Amino acid sequence: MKFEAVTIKDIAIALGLSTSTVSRALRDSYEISPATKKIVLEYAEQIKYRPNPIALSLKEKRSHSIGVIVCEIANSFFSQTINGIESIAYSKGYNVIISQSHESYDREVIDLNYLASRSIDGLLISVSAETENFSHIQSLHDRGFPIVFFDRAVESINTHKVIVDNNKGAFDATEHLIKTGYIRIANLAGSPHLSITKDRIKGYRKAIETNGLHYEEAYTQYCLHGGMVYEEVEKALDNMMALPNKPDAIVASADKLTTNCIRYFKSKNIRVPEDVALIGFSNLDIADLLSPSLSVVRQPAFAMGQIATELLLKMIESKRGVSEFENRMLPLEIMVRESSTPLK
Amino acid sequence: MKFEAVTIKDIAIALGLSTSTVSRALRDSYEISPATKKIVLEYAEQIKYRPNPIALSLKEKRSHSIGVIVCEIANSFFSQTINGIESIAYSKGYNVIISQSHESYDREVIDLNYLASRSIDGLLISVSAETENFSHIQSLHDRGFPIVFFDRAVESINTHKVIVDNNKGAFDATEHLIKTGYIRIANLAGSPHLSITKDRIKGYRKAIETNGLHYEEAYTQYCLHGGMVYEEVEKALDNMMALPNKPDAIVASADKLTTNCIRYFKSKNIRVPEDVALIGFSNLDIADLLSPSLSVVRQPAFAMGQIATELLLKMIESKRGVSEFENRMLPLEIMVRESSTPLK
DNA sequence: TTTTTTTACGCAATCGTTCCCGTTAATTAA
DNA sequence: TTAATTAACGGGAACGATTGCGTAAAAAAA
Repeated sequence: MKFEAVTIKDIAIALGLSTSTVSRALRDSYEISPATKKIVLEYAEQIKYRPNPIALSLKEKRSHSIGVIVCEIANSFFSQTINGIESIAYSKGYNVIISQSHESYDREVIDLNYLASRSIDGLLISVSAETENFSHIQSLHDRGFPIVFFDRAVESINTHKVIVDNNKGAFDATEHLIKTGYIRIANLAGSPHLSITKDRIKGYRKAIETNGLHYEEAYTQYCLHGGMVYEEVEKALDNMMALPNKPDAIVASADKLTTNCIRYFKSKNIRVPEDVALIGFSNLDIADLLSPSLSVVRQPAFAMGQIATELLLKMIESKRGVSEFENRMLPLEIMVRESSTPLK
Repeated sequence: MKFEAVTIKDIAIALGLSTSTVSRALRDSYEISPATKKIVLEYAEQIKYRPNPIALSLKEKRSHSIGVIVCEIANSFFSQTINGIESIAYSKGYNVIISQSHESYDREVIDLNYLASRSIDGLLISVSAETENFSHIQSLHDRGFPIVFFDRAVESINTHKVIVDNNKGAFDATEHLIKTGYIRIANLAGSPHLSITKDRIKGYRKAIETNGLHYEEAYTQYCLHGGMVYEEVEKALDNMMALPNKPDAIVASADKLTTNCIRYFKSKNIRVPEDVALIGFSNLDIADLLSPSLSVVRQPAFAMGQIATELLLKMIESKRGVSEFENRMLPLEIMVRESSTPLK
């Protein structure tokens, strides 16, 4: 069924004016007499006139909406980020169209094309774990389309990026485990394609080496889907636990990796932290409710969404093309709880 | 900055044709010769022509996007519902614009007006816990705007509704506790304004009474914000636990109520299920990872989103107004785990 | 060969709004 | 009194795509 809205023409006909006059009266133009303005404004109010944003978009060549691509909104980190994005976008009169890649490259390409064809004014994207080829994003960027990366950026594409200090986060988490007394620390890593994975491994390795421990390749296991599928986490952990010197502590490098790690330990009756200690990157808001309560590296998700959106809107609203791109790096917070604290 | 897209006119000029011919060629009209079609199609492909959806929307008076209002996307139940909504909407060429009310009436009204003015073709809404006055929704509905309620419906507004069998869910959960041996069963309820709260209380009460237990008013405590603020949950539980016959089991009626209930017990060193058993409405995907693992009443969130979207799209695409409205009620699933199982 | 039909395309209106130009009538300046 | 200015409004093009209608040329039928 069709929902017929009131237009400027309706007002013009009803009041015996031209559409130009009505339009100007509504926009409070100096060319319209106060008397006419009053009549128009009152009538518009009475019949609840609302300007048609689609007609405006067509004229202004701007849709006042931005697209967001994340892997999964059912992920605390991303839903918090989206809250940050919305808070800024809505306050500036933009709306937000969200798409999920579900960590799939194909879906990401489809989403991107779909959003681009829906005439969004700009894009916020955190690439999927599967994505290795970035030409779909690159070509959009080449055509001058405003794009801002958050969390998972693409190094080769030069635009605004809002990320966290993954290197330091992983370093701090690992060093915390070392200082607490653990010596065989493993790293449950995400997709090797992602820069965040690389950075987290760097930080982890640096902490191992600067604290005089031996860095062992086999202690780092990758999960191509970022922990989305339990089986890959299971396999990674099976590999680790089968090592001659099996780890006594684990750094899990993503939300889903962390929770699936817990699921693994639970199913194998491996006690945390007695058998293996655990600290994970996670924005879960019930990390404190788990038993043992979960030590986490927490990302400033909300702020990240806000900053990324501010940068994007600045880019959209700037008259000329932007050529100086910012690279914001936000600090991470370590919250130590029982899962990485040995019992007395 | 502006992102200049290729238009039909560009193609027409470049090829020395009229815009009508180009348009028809692209739509594979029988009026255009195969030779011309080939030329147009190849050139369009070459310069990556994409039709401007805004221009189409203006002509068709349809935006091919639907609005969704939920209280919080960072809530497992709603993010799963949104996944269901997206799966249907995208497959039918619609996009989804999500707004959050954060359980606030004022935000809900703002969101609604914003979405309505953004020319969405229809609306999926689950009302906020605070909302008592529904005139903002009613007036839109009166003007013939397609609306479908999901989960939290408004009884007085006659349109499609997709809900779950809250009555039976609460009944089953309560009866499960009774059969397990608990006798003083309390109900941590959500906002009294919501129909789902009323239905859940009915089911709870019925289970109490049909199983020969005594129904006590004070065993039901309401949380106006649906558990969003910890303090209200704390107060409700303080009230319950201060009763002379304090409860030995609790049915928590919403996601946030359930998790905040666990938080309360943890802070007060109340053991679950030894001191108090717990079963809660929850779609948390790590309910099995809590210790004790959490017994839940689980809602078919994904299916709910799918069905609601199908109904909405049917409504949008029907030529004449719909007057026969469906009232779908989906079954709930009870998953018994340790939190409601007494230890031997 | 003439008439009719078909093919293949162009013109222009439309959607709702804005805005650049007129244009009329009233007002002010000369 | 006449010319110049200004106030207040209308006409119509434009944004991008679709589509009903008109029409020239080519093909088919008479």
